[in-house]
Amino acid sequence: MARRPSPSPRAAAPLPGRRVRGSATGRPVMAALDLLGRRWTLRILWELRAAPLTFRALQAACGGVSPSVLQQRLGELAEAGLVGHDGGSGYALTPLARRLMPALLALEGWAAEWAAALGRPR
Amino acid sequence: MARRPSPSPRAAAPLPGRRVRGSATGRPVMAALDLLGRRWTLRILWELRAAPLTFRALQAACGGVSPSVLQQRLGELAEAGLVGHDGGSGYALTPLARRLMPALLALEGWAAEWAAALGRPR
DNA sequence: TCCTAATGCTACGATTTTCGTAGCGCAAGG
DNA sequence: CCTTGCGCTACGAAAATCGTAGCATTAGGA
Repeated sequence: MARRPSPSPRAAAPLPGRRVRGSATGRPVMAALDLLGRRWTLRILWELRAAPLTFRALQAACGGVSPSVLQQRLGELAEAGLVGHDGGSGYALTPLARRLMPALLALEGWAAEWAAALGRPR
Repeated sequence: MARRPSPSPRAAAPLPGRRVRGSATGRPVMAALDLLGRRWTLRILWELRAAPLTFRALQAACGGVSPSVLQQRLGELAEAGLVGHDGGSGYALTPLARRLMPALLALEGWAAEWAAALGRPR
């Protein structure tokens, strides 16, 4: 692992884009649905579920997402308090994010049913 | 309600776009994560959870999404066997999609925790 | 020390997706 | 007939995403 988060004066570069335009009108579910309904967000949380990953490992696990998008999503997730930069071991889920795991596990179970139903409607 | 799915001879216009480019490499979870990780997909399923909705009602419930996007998402969801066109009463969740509800409910519960944690770290 | 390899992350143009609005054909109500 | 509301599509503009190249930095070895 190289490049620890030493006091490099970067940051402050919010990356192009960044808008809210979310549909989060009121209830917290909406906000969650909006945050998780962005591309790669769910996938990132899923890949991080077992162990922390470095930036590049995470990128590889997600099938080679563009580093710019990964960086943006990671920033959003960090701002939402779902991932942290566990110095040295890369990015990791926060306890709060870990409490989302039951839902993701339920999703995994459902996905199996779904695949079975989809592969055998004939 | 007007406009029942009578034998109108148009259709056959699959709408521009439509690509797969998904990250679904292997496991069914990936495919689910990919499908649900598109904008509005989760929201659509959520809004449909209680009762069927007409196209326009669904559009309004989703904060006025573009009808083109809504149409595309609805098509993808229909192709995935998650929503159906329950003639007369609009779009409705299939039994398969209804089995996804526990996961969404878990998500809702988590969202409450999340909002509480986010709104009170100060 | 100098070199190599690997890391986190950014820039930038190209491609794809999403948005916003206007509008068609149709069915029901008056 | 005329109005209203519906499902849905077209199309140009805006935004998100992709893909690749590359910088700066660090660790390890020769």
